Amino acid sequence: MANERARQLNGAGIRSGGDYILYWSQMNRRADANQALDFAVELANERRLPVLFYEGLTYGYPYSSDRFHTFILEGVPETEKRLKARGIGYTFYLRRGPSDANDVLYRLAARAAAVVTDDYPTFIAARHNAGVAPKLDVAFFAVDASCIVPMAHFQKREYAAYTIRPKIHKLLPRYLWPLPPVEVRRPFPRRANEFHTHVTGAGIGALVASCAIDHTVRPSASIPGGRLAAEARLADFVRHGLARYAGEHNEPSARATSGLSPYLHFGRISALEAALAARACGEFLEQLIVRRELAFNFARFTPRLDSLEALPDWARETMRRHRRDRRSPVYTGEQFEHAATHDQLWNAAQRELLSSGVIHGYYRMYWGKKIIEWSPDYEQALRTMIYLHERYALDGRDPNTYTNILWCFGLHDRPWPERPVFGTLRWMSLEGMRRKTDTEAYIAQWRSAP
DNA sequence: ATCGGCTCGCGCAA
DNA sequence: TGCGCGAAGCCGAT
Repeated sequence: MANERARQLNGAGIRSGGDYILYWSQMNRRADANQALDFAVELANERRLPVLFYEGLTYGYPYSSDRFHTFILEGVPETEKRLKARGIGYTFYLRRGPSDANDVLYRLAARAAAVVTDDYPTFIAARHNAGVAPKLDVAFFAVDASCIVPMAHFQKREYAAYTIRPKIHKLLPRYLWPLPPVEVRRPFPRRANEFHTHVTGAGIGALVASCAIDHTVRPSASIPGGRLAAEARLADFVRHGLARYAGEHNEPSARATSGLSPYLHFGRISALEAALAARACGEFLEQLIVRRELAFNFARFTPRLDSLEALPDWARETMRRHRRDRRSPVYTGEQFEHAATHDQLWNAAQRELLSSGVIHGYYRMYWGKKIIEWSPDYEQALRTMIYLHERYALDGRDPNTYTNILWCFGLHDRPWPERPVFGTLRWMSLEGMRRKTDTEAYIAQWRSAP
């Protein structure tokens, strides 16, 4: 089957006599506007087979907590409802602790004719896919359902936004269209499924409490999970934020940003759907498509996203020259984590992260630049930023996360005048933030401890 | 309020 | 080989 978004990750063939095509949803956890699911449906239609959608959630991955579990579980009932309406089978398996089954994917794959999953460049899904491929004895396909312009269009790491932008704009007329509906020809038979964990909205609290995860990181105080919440957020943004986005996206108190990043990260909504709904605003498309797909491109061609090695030569050279510069003040990881610096704007940004699970994009740059300024060295600063994102951010562990963090160290940026600690890395100041944004309104909003 | 300079390197025009 | 220009910068001069 020819599809420019799909590639086979192993050498096995499609099994004749399989009961279904299995779609293993890792990153694009949605029933709608999902090219990976559609690929599975088309494969199934050709073979006169039904489709089974499998989505797992496990305990014990780094920083698994009530926050991430709640956000994911809140999406399960609606996914189930929409898949059922399309005639697609659904297995949601919640692995709560070591005594539960740990091989559900392989048991479901044993009866499948083929397995389809998401092609995704950050190390978690990428490592899953690489590890699973040789163990499956049926054809295993990875499909890029995350980017609007398929990642495969770019053969190398792009240097900056200005190098990828013209290429994306040239291709957009081909890709910025709603996906054609794909009809399921063979509905999945109704039968008991031994691995399915039934989830209702009212039961989520008890389910989360029963898992062996970090219960001290509380669910987001302001961002509900799920497809319905994602659609509501997009509709609200188009109605109330879009017209102001171009002028006020860097003014956090204006609330003119989309707030979609957690939903995009967990795949509850696709970038394509958001772009089509918000295409009237070019500045938003710049963020949603050019910036986001530059981040996917970076992740795809960078072996270690949690390292400073991938930075451009000028950035690494200027840090080498300034690594012994005196830092003052210097904070520990705990001081950063507990929002206990001398800077009330910085503390407010950290409290927004602790409480809601995101930081406004503009203040997040300031947040990151100051961690560089107030950490003992660059490597420690990087570790602090990654740790805080991976533990608390609902949009963490995304290609955007690592690209945004490394931007603070010069990635996709250019040199600026020399100064202590930063060398020629761009510097940001509290005065600049005060001049350009309403810092007092933001500090007041996030004043109290979460 | 607005503007140029700071500084590097990519990619295109020539 | 030369040249324009780049994710949100700052700073000093006007």
